Amino acid sequence: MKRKFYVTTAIDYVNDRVHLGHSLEKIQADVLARYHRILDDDVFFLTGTDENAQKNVLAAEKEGISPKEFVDQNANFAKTLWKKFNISFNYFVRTTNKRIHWPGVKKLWLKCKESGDIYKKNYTGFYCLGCEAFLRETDLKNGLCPYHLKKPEIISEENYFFRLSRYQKDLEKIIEKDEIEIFPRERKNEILNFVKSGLEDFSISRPRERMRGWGIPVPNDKSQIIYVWFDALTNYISAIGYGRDEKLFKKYWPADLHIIGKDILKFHAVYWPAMLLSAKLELPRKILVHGFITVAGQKMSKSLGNVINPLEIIEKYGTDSLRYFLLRESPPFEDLDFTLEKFKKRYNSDLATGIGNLVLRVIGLANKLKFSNSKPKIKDQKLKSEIAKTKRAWKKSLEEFRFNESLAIVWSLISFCDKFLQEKKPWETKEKKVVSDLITALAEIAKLIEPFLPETSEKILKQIKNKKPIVLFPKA
RNA sequence: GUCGGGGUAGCUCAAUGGCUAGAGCGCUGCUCUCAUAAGGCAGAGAUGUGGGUUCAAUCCCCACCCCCGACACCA
Repeated sequence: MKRKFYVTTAIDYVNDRVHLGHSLEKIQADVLARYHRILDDDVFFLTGTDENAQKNVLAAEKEGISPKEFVDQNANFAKTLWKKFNISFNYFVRTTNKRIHWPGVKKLWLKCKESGDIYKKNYTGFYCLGCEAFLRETDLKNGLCPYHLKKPEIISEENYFFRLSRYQKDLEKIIEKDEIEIFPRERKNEILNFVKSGLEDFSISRPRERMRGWGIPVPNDKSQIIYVWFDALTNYISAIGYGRDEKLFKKYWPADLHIIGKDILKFHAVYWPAMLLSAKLELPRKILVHGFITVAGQKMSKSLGNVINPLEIIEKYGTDSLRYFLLRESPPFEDLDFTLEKFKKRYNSDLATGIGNLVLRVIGLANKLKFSNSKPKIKDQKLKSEIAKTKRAWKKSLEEFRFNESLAIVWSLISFCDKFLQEKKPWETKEKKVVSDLITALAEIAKLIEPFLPETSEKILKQIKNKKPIVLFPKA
């Protein structure tokens, strides 16, 4: 029987259009999904959008359209963008999907309730109309909201709460013993300290009026809407059938890997496992926490006006170029700084005059020497062992999510091939076995880059077949 | 403020209590010519600051500076 591999990304908020910042984890997840497909695993790769937030209602109002129209627009934009990135997701979940997502949320709610972990409580807090959120007393500056400089209203409302406090000890053990393994390790320590500092119950519903009716109603209580985090986290099980297709659900759950940004670790490593424990469901196996994309050292933000539109870059340089940069430039756990200069440097040196030039050299030689079929077996022992070495290191780095290293490893094989060419001078000797070896090496390289640069991989394999040299990445 | 991570060549990353701290890109010189003036060879170039421990520290300790994150119900 095939091994299964279930990988998810966070689902994006649709109160605005997704941008370059959201693309990193989609690409990382895609690399792993493609890698596991190469290993012949039964892969399910999930991504999607989180659409039941109150902000959407407000943003839609501003644009003068219905919330439904509004979230449709942005969800479709996200889906289209990920397709442009060649993100090979198996399913795109939307939390407004009443047929796919809602039954799972309702079921999970009822299971948690059955376990006695959901109860009603009166909540009194400082509500800032500008923030549309409760503020803590410690957040206030001279009794005012620090952002809006207004006095918050004291609002008292009845909400449902989740008994998170009950799971503190369990969660400590689960994180400590790597029952959910968190990458990188610092993140594990960070969240472990948080859990150890004590867990309070958190509210998991909002009054219907405040949400203007947007969102998933609490089962058996129409006056309350399920809090968006409880709702959103459930996508990981609802999308694979929880609450509507138990067979499918059993096939893929638990998730082998959740890929998330560093800002939402708490929800994934604390709230989510607690909810699953309450519902007596298995826990995800691993969580990969990636960094953010900065622009010239600054956070990407609308107010700074430095938000990068990936479509422009894709159009000019190709999808694989952008994928390459984001995966190669820095370790996946760290913040990655984007500037067009850095991007171009990588593009020219690694893609245009790196892999692109090598492919052109080898295919060009094969073409000139009227070379027909390459032998799958490599004659040269040094080249052969170099390839074997590369494959081992490639696999190891991928298993540890060190994508930048995987690429560096493959690129050192590319460099080895350049040296090999220089040394053997097949354009002089007309030695066919050298060209044969190199073509075989090229085929190996194409396979190794497939998870990262699927388009380029395909193009190389095609050139190997038809021996027509084509420039892969024109120098910029 | 408390806690955690980081600060290594112009850039992106490695590494180690000890031979000359590695690699790629960029730069300089030489060179092959199959190739996108690409490839090869060679070279210059670095451990945030100030103390301390040690025969020896980039690595350990202390202080300081800078960056990132966490310190819960904003998603």
